[in-house]
Amino acid sequence: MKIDDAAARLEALGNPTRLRIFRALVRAGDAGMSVGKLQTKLDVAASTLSHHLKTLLIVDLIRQERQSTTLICRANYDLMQALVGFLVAECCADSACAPAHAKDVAA
Amino acid sequence: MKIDDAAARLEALGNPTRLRIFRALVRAGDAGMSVGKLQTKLDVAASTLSHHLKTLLIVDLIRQERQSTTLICRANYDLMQALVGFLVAECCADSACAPAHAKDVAA
DNA sequence: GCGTTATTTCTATTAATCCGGAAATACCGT
DNA sequence: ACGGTATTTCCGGATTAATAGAAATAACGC
Repeated sequence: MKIDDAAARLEALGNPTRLRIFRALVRAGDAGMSVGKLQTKLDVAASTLSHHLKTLLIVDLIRQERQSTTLICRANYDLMQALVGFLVAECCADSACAPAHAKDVAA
Repeated sequence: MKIDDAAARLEALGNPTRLRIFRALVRAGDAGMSVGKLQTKLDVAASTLSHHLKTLLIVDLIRQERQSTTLICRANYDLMQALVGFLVAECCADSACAPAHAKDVAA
């Protein structure tokens, strides 16, 4: 992952509302969650929610799939893991940050 | 870590310049890097750099220590790991995201 | 105390973000 | 085609972020 892409994704996750959206989707697992349910759950205006979803979509942190009238949103786990991996890799690239740290993440 | 704190930290890392600053510090390891060297390395105006350092300081992602006239900056590895852990923990809290993913991070 | 180097605060400008109401669009069942 | 539900786009306003030049502060050696 290029550093500017990583920054864009971190920025996308760096808004409290968007992080809540993303967390909700992550917790929803493979079933995902509809836009409408997200709106109810997070109590945010529909247009605002739509804006946030778009920015998450642009950086590919979430995906959407239509099921008739409703749109199901899902977190892109693999990309999230790649993003985490980017940070961890940078961490241990050159120096001191003990390998033990990386192991803790897995635990 | 509270979700709003996580969001604030992700936002801090979500600016390209700040992410470069942070990466440089991470790679510098325990030796850290002076503000002046960061400025040379990243080619950014001193005042701009200072602002970015302040926002990283506020969320505690970096620390500073004076060595006579120069300020040495260091990345806060533990907090970065905690932030990564926050994302990973949310990921595998309720559902499908396979445990194998978390293991990949350590590899 | 003075000069020098290192770094921050002040100040201003420009640009981007966040938000939400209202209108528009998408999709489906009938 | 129509009606209804779901979601997005359009628009505007308020807020906040990014950048950097210039002035101020900090810390030291002399």
